[in-house]
Amino acid sequence: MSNRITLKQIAKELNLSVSTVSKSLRNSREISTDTKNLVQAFAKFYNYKPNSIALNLRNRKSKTIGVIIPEITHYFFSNVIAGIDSEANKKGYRVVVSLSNESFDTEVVNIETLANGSVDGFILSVAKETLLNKDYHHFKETINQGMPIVMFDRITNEVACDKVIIDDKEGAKKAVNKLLNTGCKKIALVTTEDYVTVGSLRTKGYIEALEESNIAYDPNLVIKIQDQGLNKDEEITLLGQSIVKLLHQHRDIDAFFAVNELSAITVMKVVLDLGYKVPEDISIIAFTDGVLSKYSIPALTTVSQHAFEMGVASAKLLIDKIEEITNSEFHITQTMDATLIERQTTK
Amino acid sequence: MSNRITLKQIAKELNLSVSTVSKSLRNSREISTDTKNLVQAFAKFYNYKPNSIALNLRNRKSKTIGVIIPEITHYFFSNVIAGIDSEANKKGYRVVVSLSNESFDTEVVNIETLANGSVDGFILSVAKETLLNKDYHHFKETINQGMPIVMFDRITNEVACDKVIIDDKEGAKKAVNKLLNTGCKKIALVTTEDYVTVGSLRTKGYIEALEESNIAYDPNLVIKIQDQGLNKDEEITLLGQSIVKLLHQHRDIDAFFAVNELSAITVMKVVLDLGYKVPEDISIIAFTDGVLSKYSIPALTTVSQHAFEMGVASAKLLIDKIEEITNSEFHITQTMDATLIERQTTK
DNA sequence: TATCAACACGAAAACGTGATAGTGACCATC
DNA sequence: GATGGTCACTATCACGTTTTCGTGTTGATA
Repeated sequence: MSNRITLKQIAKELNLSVSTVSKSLRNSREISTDTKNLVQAFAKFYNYKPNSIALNLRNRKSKTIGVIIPEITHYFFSNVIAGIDSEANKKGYRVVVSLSNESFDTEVVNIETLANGSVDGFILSVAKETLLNKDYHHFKETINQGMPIVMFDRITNEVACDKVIIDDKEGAKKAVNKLLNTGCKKIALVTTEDYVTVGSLRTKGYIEALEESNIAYDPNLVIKIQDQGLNKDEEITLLGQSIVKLLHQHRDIDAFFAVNELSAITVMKVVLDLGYKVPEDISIIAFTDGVLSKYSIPALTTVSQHAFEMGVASAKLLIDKIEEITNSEFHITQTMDATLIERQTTK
Repeated sequence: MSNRITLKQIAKELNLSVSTVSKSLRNSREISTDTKNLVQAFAKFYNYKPNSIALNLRNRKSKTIGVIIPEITHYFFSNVIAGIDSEANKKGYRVVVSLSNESFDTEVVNIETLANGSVDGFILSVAKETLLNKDYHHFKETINQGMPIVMFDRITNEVACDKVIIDDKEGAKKAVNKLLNTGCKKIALVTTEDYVTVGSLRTKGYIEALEESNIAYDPNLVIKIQDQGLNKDEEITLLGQSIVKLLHQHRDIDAFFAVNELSAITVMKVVLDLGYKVPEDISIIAFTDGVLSKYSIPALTTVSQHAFEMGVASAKLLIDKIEEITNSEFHITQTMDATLIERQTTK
């Protein structure tokens, strides 16, 4: 349907060969100035642009990065994409996005659909189902076929590739230490099931920070978010109930650390409903980077994941691999600092 | 770098011609069963997948949709993308995303970069700067070159193409009527500059709803959000000041209608700070679909934009045009209903 | 005047695929 | 035994580029 002009058409129109036209446009000195001027003027007039698909085929690369993420309606992920997009554009790459919706099958299909030459490499964050299944063959095959992959945030150590993570454990420690330093004595934790790597690392940080302050780790103060096929609203309702129950059993809880934003907001909602004052009675810190924390009332103190920067870093790593600036045999794991952003839910 | 196997390599390996291999894989009955089985087994073993770039070149289409949006870290837009992605995948299309960051130049560059055969059509929401400049030549040229465009949400009537919008005026009226029906008498409006079409339509709805209830429209109750190159935080601070000022001048304001989420949240923050009770003293309704509204405390009553559905509808329209199911000469504007979601900031 | 270089351009191949149009070999029919 | 048809496969082209290798013409040099 597209009626864009091609080299062939220009050649025919000007009674020249395709090669001459091509060389003229690339300003080859094999071609006389007169001819070059003529061709260039003609091309400009008809708004000639080389067909990128033909170029891709010829150069055997697509100048495109495939991004596969669990969900896009999530500030963290969309912010990572913004970072990838920014860096990719700088280097002349395009970004194609596809969503796994946390599903293993979708992830497999997506990666296979894009691995047929459509993209030069992948940046991805592993779907929950995949982490649960521990089936990473699709990643391994892709890598075996010479296509580089960079994983960010939700990674697996079973696949040899470049990775970008934040220092989840250290970030969690920063959060817990902040709570301890502001006088909190009994800190509850809201976390995910262990198979989500980031969740378990943050849990580890929580435990370590407590131990370093000689506070015994009490498993009873931990709520693990169930996700057996519930939708988000149901999950939240369930979590809310768990929080109420926990607060009834342990009336001296004076702080919550939540490994993600929505949990923290849920904590805050419940806590405020029950008549506690935040942060006077109960402090809250979330692990996240989202808008909810920034604009909630009161605004949440958080551990920032630097999503945009993660995107930039991932894109840099991938492009270096694609352009063979870095050796494809060696893989690096880049750890980014998690920084504490103090807002209104801590003293 | 990619070492994916090609038809040629299979042919060489099996001492067959490329055509035979190709036909075998496509199960042509010109080829003997033995040969077909052999080739298919070989191809499967080496995980042959046709190179999509070659196919794109041959078929002169990319099976790819280009999406250009002002920003992705915005629940509305990322939700639209999720809708587009969902529908596109169903129909065998891929989605490449690029961001204009509200900049005219970036929008132009992005559309030109993708219009060289990389995509079969565009789904886009116009950048603010473009709306301000009123320079739509890049869209018109793209359409002239036979590439279909579907605009959603932020559209312009100066470009002839399919469009998907929500009924902004009607949505605004629903919101204002809800406020009136719950006893509000003096409703303030927080809106954008008029060049943002959706903003001005919502303003119109606000005015109409008032007039239909025989309430005089008072321009003094309207705050227009300035955006002369300020960053978001500065914008919000400024807006906050305007709200405080307005409330001082008009102490009997009992409701706010805000045309976007962040403004509404800002209103709520200021109002709560000043000691008003929401919704007892002041009701608030926002025009949006975001997480902030859903999870804010109290949760905001909103007019939903049905972002996901807009994405789906846009993708359907575009694919129909690409596949020439609908005539490229005729353009339809699809209006989606805006529905009121009652939460806790209205009585 | 034969030789050679510079000049200005064209032909052809390649990237990977799939469709159209051959091409031999074999068998059956009249 | 010439004709025709089926079978199983191959050659070629086209998609739009860029690049390598020609090639014919001109003018200068020995």
